[in-house]
Amino acid sequence: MTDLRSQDSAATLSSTLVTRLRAAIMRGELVPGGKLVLDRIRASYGVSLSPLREALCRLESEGLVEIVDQRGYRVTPVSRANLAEVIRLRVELEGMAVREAIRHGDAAWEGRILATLHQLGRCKRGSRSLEEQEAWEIAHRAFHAELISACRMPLLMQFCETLHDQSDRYRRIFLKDHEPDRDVPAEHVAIAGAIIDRKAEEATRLLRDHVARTGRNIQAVLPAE
Amino acid sequence: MTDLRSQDSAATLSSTLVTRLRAAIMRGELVPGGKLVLDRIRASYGVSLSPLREALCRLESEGLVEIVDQRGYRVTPVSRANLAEVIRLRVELEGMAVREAIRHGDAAWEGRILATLHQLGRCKRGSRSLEEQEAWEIAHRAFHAELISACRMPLLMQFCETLHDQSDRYRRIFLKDHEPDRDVPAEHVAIAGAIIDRKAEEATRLLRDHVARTGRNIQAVLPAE
DNA sequence: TTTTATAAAATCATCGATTATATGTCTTGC
DNA sequence: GCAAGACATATAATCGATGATTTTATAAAA
Repeated sequence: MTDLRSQDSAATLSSTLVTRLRAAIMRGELVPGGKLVLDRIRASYGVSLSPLREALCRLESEGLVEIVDQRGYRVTPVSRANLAEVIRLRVELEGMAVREAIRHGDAAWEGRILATLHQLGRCKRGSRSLEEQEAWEIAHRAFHAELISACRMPLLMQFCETLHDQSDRYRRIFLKDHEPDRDVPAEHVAIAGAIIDRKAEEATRLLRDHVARTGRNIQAVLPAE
Repeated sequence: MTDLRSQDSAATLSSTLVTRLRAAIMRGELVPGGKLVLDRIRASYGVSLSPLREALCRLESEGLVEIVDQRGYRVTPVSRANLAEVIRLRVELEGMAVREAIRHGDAAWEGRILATLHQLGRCKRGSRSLEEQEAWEIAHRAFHAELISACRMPLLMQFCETLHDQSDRYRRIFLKDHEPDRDVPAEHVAIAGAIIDRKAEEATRLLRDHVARTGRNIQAVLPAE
C-alpha cells in the first residue's frame, strides 16, 4: 500500500497520475504558485494530455491545484491566511469528527487505532532516508484517518482528508528540517488513550491542540508575504 | 447572470457544460443514482468526450457525480443518511461562517444582504412558471451566499456552497410540489435582521434552525430505502 | 435449476492531431 | 520616445479515432 487513497487495484492511468502528482506537490517538488505547463508534464511523465487533464482536475478538487479557464493550471499558492484557515477548519472539523467517532465507534475500531499507533511508533520521523520519511508520513496519515473513521460521516471524512493534505504540504515544505519542539509521539499516545477511554471532551481537546500547535509552528517559519 | 459560479466571461466549453449538467442534476432531470453514459450525453449536448469528462470531473468535486475507475460515471444517489449528513454539516459550517461574517462584515456587507433580501422578496416561490421558479432559486441562493460572504474564509465558503448545492437538489426533487408548512420569507427577514443588528448568537441560531427545518421537511417525504 | 465459461456488445480510457486562445514581440504612427 | 495595433509563437481546449475493459447475452456442464 503506497497510498491511502488507491484502494481499488483498477488503476487507471489518471488515478496513478493523481497519486504521483500529489506526492510531487506535497514534497514541494512542484513549487507552490508554480505554473504547470501541460506539455512539459506530459513529456516528463510520459502520458498524453487527456489523463493529465483529468488528474489535475481531481487535484483541483483537493485544493492542491488551481485551474484558470484558458490559462492553464498552477500549484495552489501558499499564504499565511490560507494556512490559518486550513488549520482553523481542521480544528473544527476533526474535532467534530472525533466526537462523533467516539459516540459510534466499537471495540474493533479501538483495536485499529492501537494498531496504527503501534505502526506509527515503529517509524522514526527524524530519520535521514527519504524512504523512512515517507513511511512515517503514511503511517501518520493512517493514524489520524483512523481516529475519525468511525464517525459515520463520509463527507466530513473527505473534508478532513482534503484539509489534512493541504496542511501536510505546508508542514513538509516549511518544517522540512526543523527539529520538533515538542514530543509529538507522546501527543499521539495521549490522544489515542483518551479516545479509547471514551473521554470525548478530553480527546477532542487534545486533538484540537495537536493540530493547532502544528499550525503555529508552521506560521512561525512561514516567510512574510 | 444565469449562474453564480460563472463569474468570468472566459467560458470554456467544459465550464459551460458544468453549468448545464449541474442544472439538469439539480432539477432531477438526470435522476439520482442514474448512470451517465458518456456517449449518450456527448451526443445530446453536441460536444466531444474531452470537455465532457472534465465537466463530470468537476461535478464530482461538488459531490453531484460519482466516478468509478473503468466503470464510468453516475449521478450521486440519494439516501436518508446522506441527506442527514449534508444537513448536519450545513448547520455546523454555515453556523460557523455566519458567526465569522458578523465579526468581520462592514456596512457595505449589510447593504448587500438587504439588497439580496429585497430581490428575493420580489420572487414568488410558488409561482407556476419554470422561469420564475428558477429566478427564485437564484435569488435564494444569492441571499444565503451573501449572509456568509464576509467571513473571510474562502475554503469554508466553498464547502458551504457545495453542501448547499447538495441539499438544494434534495429539496428541488422531493419538495417539488409540497406547499411549505412555514413562513420561509419571514425566516429570511428574521435572519437578516439579527445579522444586521449584530446579534451573533441569535443570527446563528436562526440560520441553523432554518437549515435544519428544511432538512426535516425533506426527510419527511423521502421514500424509505 | 444453478453455476460456470465463452463470445459479443457496450462503454470507458487513452492517444495524436487540430483548432482556438492568450502572450510576447515587433512594428507603425503619433 | 511611447502607445496602440498587428503579427508570431506558445499553450490550452477540443476533436475524432483506437485500444482496453467491463457488462450482457448465450450456451454448456454440474
